[in-house]
Amino acid sequence: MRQLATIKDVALHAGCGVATVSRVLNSTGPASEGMRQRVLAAVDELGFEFSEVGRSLQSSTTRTIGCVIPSLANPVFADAVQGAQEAFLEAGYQMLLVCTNYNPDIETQAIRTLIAKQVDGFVLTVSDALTSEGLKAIQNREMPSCLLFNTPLEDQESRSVDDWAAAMTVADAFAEAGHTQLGFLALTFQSSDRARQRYEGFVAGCARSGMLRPVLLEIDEDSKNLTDLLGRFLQNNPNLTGIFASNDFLALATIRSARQLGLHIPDDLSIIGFDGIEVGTMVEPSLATIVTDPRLMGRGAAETVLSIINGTPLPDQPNPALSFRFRAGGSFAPLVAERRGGEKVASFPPSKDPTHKNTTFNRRDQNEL
Amino acid sequence: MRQLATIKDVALHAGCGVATVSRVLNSTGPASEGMRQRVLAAVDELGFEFSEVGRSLQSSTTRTIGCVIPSLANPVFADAVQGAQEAFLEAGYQMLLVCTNYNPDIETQAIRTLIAKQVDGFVLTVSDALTSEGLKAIQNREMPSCLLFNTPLEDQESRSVDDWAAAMTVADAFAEAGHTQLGFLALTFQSSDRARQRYEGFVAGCARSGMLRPVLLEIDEDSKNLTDLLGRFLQNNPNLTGIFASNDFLALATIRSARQLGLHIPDDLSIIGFDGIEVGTMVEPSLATIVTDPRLMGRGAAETVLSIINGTPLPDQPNPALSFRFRAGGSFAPLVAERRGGEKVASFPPSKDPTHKNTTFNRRDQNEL
DNA sequence: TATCAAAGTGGAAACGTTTCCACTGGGAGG
DNA sequence: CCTCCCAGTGGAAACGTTTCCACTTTGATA
Repeated sequence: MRQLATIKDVALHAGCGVATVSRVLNSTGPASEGMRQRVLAAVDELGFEFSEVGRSLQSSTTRTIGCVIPSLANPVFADAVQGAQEAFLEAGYQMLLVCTNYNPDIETQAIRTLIAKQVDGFVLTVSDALTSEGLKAIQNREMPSCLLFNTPLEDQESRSVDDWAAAMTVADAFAEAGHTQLGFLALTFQSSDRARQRYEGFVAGCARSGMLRPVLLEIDEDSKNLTDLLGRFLQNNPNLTGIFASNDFLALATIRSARQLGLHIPDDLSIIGFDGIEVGTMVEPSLATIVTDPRLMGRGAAETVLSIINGTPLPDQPNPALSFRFRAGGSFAPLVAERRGGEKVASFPPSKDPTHKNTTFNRRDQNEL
Repeated sequence: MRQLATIKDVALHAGCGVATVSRVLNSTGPASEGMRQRVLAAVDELGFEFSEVGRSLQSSTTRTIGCVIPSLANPVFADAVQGAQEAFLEAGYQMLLVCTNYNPDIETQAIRTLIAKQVDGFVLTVSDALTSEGLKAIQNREMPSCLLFNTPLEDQESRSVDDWAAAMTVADAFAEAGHTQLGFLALTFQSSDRARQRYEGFVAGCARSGMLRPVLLEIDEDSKNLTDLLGRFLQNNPNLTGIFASNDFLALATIRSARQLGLHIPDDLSIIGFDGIEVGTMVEPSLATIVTDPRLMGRGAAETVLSIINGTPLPDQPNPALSFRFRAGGSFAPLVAERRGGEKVASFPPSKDPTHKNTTFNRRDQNEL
């Protein structure tokens, strides 16, 4: 990769000083028409383009934003990043992206490097907003930043779904449908303050509605065999009638596992997810879930950072309580009246109640056709 | 955001020259133990960190890679980006990400800016590798680069799925199952050489197997109402028994639409997708598809670029013919023997064949329990 | 005709690094 | 005792910009 022409070469070629070239090209300061033409011609001939590095050194501004998120495999983040990147691109900024894989060490290191690269601001989802070393470093340097999806913090801009309230809404839905004992299923409980918020909101919601305290089922990244886990879980909690999964993928996987265990969704087990990814509407049964708009969140975070940079008034923070809505779906059903009469509702191994037997039969039936 | 200490401040604080500070901190060149300590102490006290901008200007290297892709909404790209970013991060590089939204103008502009920012290399998926202005600029400057998912090009590294061969495989599967008239469904046909490759491979495969030339159904970004479109399409092509969708989301959407039209999958219509996204295995019926490994692709592309930068021998290019495999699924079924006897197989409105009726009945049955 | 303002221009400093070179002092070898 | 080498150090140039300032020219005003 050969280094191309610099402003000096252009100046030499046009027979003028570098200052003149700079003025012409940036339209800052006067220049005679003849000179303009000569400079432009030289630029054209040499294929000159400014080096942003030199510019950045001079202006101590890079028109670059650091974006730190756990992963792109989760479409919530992918969408948020997309939204942020759109807003930034429109404003002439580009985005340095780092995925931390939920690893706080990578997070800290990445932020450090981004600071060294002198990004003009940050949009980030940290694993724990209260303890994040990286976030502290950003705040110490008073760099423009906006958190994304983290639980809001004092003296720190952020855009997020009100996980707590959303989980409350889920609890309400379950309660209204007559459920009384529920489970909460989370993947990365330890490394995600969001999952914790949802759990706590769910616990509070269940309590408020007079339901039993929901049981926590926590699975780690590796435990691929959700089916076994779910089986044991339902065995230990035979009266469970519904599960709130902390994200939609988990919810879909749970549906699949439940199916493998011979359970029928939603009759034997209701499932509600979180995020509202689009495939949830394409599957059968469709997924009941909390719908959010990650793209908008990302865009909002980006616009916030841009406002801080430009010193313009911050965009209105949309009411976090309205940042989600419940979407009904085939994976969630009211308990039917007769069941409420104290009869065992869901069980493991599969209950022998007529509904369930019937369902199982129908399924086998289909396969044998 | 206040500017923090520079190397000069450190030198002043430690009572030495800047050269010494640089030497100590980079462990390049000699330094007495006492001096080392003083410098380190000064660094600590001032919270000094190098400015990568100054460094870059000096070294004309930024340890930054430009990554240009159409969108993150498509998990294929999201995964690929994730894979690339992992490889780069391990090597101490960071990634400037731009999503072009399949817009060639944005693509060109973005690449121009990235060149100006002096990225050390590129990983990109352009809308058309043959005509891309941006790609030309990269090649002119002889910058390290690797295409991703684009059809391979002379004198240009690239990692991609052999779309043509994969589509051929799909055609073979259909042929083996007794299908004779098929459709090809694509979203962004115009702006994607990949979709075109798949179509051409599919056409060739169908021809080779003696099937009719597949019918092309092209939908644009806006035409949200796939159901109507599909309905009209099937009406115009009443003998169609299978559809090859150019990606899995489209395939899932098609299944949903078919369901809304009262068709039963796979009995009335077989569907095969492309990409092998994970949700495809979670849905019922599961999605037959071509499985690829975008993450690995991304990583491969990243490693290729790193090799070019470092002048090390390029990693083995995995055989593109092995970059995919067919995954069977419930959305794809052989035509049953009796049907081949000339009877109308799929039709619109819904056929009255026993399988379909029966299945429908079972489903309704379940809902009414 | 002398004065002045404004337009047009170039030199040079500054931004934060790295690195080449030159300088010092001291120890070893003649 | 002189020489030489080497470790340890600092000055300064270079990287590619922008911008301040000073200088020339021109045309207009007094």
